[in-house]
Amino acid sequence: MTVKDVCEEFGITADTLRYYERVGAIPKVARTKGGIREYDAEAIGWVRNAVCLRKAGVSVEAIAEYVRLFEMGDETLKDRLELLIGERNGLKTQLDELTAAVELLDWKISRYQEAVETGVLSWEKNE
Amino acid sequence: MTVKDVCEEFGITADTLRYYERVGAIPKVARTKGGIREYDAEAIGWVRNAVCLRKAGVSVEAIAEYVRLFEMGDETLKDRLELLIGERNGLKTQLDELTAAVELLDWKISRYQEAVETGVLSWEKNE
DNA sequence: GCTTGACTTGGAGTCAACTCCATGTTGTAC
DNA sequence: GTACAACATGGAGTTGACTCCAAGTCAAGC
Repeated sequence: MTVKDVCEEFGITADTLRYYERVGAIPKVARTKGGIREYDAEAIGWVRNAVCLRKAGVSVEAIAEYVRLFEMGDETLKDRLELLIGERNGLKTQLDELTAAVELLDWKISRYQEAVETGVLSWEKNE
Repeated sequence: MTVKDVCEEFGITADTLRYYERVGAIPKVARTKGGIREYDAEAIGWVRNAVCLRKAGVSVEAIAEYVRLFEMGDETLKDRLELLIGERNGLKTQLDELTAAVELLDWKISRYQEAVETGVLSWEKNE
């Protein structure tokens, strides 16, 4: 697969894809003789990994650190495990905060729907 | 309540608190004669709102827009409702992406725990 | 073999959201 | 009444994550 194919598949730009490679969030991608990137299944797996984690807010730096450890081989298994646990815990916290915000918005929305439909404001202040 | 109290309460810096006010993510805060900010219950409600939404990733700009509409009065009820619904939908999407990432990490973590405990790598590639 | 669109690199630019700084003021404790 | 921490302002600086650009190379169609 080419850069364009991968970008379309994951909904990112070519610049972003190359940026991920440049900073190590995905390993160096194999090239054709002419120097054109050629993504095989494994490379695409790495892109999927990076895109999935980035969408959840994991930093490019943390993703790159995982890739770096991965490439160092089996002696970094424990380090990788710790890294993953740390990131997972961060995401769990983020999930709680996100859920709280959705609840806040849902509550406000229900009040506003009332207000818009009935013309009556059934609450005070800004809550 | 003073700047310091509010910061401690919400775990943000004084600079951030003043920044939120400056860009309108919270309304202008009342001052003492000497010009010192004094947060009453309502002001604190606005800070809570801003902090909660920011933690979930809602942009400062969107929060400020809500505040702006709020201060324009009842004629903006519908606009505010639409704004809230848009933001809520964005957060729901974000929640899905976050959940997917947590699942990915949980799966990897379970594999790594196996590998670290047994010394056996029970999977191929980078998955 | 020429056009054309997609690709290459290195480096600079942009944007949101802080974060820091200089310089001065306020107000509580002694 | 003086020391000192916390406050004020305006503006500059930083950070992370892209995003754009210039100048050139590659390759599929005609």
